[in-house]
Amino acid sequence: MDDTAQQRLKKVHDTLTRAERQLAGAILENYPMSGLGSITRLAEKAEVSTPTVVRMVQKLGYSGFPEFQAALREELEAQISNPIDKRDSWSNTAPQEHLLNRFTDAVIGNIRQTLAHIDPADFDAVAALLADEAQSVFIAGGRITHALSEYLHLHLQVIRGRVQHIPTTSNAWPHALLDIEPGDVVVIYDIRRYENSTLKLAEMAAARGARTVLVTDQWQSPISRFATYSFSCRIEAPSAWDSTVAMMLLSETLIAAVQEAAWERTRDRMGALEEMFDETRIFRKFV
Amino acid sequence: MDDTAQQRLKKVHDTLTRAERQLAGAILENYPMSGLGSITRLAEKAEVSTPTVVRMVQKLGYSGFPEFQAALREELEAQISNPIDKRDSWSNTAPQEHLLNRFTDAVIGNIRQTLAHIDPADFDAVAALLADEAQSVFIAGGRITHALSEYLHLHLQVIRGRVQHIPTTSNAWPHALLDIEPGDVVVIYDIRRYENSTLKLAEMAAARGARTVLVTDQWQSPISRFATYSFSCRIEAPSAWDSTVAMMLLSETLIAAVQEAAWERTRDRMGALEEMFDETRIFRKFV
DNA sequence: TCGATTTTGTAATCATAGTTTCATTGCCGG
DNA sequence: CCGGCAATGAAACTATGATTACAAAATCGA
Repeated sequence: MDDTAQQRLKKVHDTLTRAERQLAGAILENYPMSGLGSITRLAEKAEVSTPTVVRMVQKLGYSGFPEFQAALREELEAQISNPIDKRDSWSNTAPQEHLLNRFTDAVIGNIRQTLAHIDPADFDAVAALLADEAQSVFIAGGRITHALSEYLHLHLQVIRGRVQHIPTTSNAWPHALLDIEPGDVVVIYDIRRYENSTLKLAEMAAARGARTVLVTDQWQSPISRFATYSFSCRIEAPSAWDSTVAMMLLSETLIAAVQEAAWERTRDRMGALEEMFDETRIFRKFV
Repeated sequence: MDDTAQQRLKKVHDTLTRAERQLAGAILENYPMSGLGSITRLAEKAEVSTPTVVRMVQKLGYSGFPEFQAALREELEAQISNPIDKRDSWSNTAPQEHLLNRFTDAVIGNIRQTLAHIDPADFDAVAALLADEAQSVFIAGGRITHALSEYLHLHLQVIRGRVQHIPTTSNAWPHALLDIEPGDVVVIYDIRRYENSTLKLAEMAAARGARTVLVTDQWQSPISRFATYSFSCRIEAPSAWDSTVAMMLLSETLIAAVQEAAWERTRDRMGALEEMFDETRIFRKFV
């Protein structure tokens, strides 16, 4: 017997007494919200006594009111949660419990959570900031996030000039600070364990009047206090390491937005880049 | 001030303390369900004390926890009775056609397609290959995929020895070939436009008897003809560039699988690494 | 590094929710 | 009209939830 409370109510409806039927009616009236308050309020609303409520939920098979309420919450959660991640398995050739499926499940969850937390206005503002060639852009990453910062840098370079990459793990980064001017934009990736040098960099950049865009994890790098804009991405995964997929997604989406905002310029620069590639014969000549 | 609790949370986010932010994160994590239980359970889930919960909801402008909870219930009721804004978008604060939602849609599609095409047996075989310290591992990436190859290299380095990164865009890579011995594993990332130097590298590695693992796009790099194992990932996105999120996901899953297969060794190496970090004070001392 | 200040959790307290007991009520068959 | 039984709610009780007071810990500024 693990039906929903609603089903249980209907099933036992005939065996209920007068006051209990009255109560059942009140619950079903706006199901399941009315059941989420206190037992007292439910009793008041149904115009029965609280013991009646207890007796009835026990008839339904719950040990008591709290258990009944927990069941309601679970149902509601299932009803609300996004059907997109309800997919039973991603790789249908692999069993459900294969790492491929488990890991992907986690990552999709991360993506969903991350997107839910991003303020579109912030996102648009940052995209506009990065598209504007009036100020320079500096990009910094830590040990793990270096790959991401490099990736962002690589693409932004095509879209605009005045983009510089600062690898915080090297000791060359103080030099880069020299070039930072008030109004410039510093994009920093920082996830646990948060690096001291990165924090220092953010601090100094802020002191120089730069605007900081922070991409961090759900526990928030200490840098967030200096940051003009801050995006927190979920990074949990069934692994000894964190997953940066959500951050990668955010980065790519940002790149796409910036590119869209500065399409004229991007097209020209891409064209020039192509020509150079042709001359250097880095790429194959077909497709 | 009669915003939703969610809006209030975001609004005061900057003025919150560490524990409070942690709590806010837990509430937002599956909003609003997590707030509907008892204050104790919410505190437990957020790993803070109950007084912290009380203090924060008061900061939000509610007289106490019950009032906060009542507000949540009201919101939920309003949301449920309004089937109009049934959320099938990722960022529910952004319109469906916002780039954030469009891009994410595309990426999820990519992930789905990619996973559907991966042979779990191949995946397991490659994981086993990478976990086995009997042979050396070489990792190479192209212009765009360099970030990915670096990422894989960084993690594999912690799990095992004899891992080398070959940046194919430099002209130093022929030297790396000298070290390749029959049976060694070469992991190559190659997406369009496929680079000549990468192809050459694959060719020569094959000639030296190496086993090649190729991570490529859905159109398949010409390298696939030499590859022992080949994974093709979908990389389409509403952007002038491709999305490498699916490849990132595959890489991270591989890392997790390898780490699981070689957990004893990984744990030791991670421990040693931690010690070195402690000594060099790269990271902050807390969490 | 040290004192001041803020933040945070522990423990005590208070309030309310949930349960149980039991007397009252109403209903039915005699 | 009366005994017997089920149904119900009042009230007492218990458990848990929420709040407060305070002390420990962390952080900050000098």
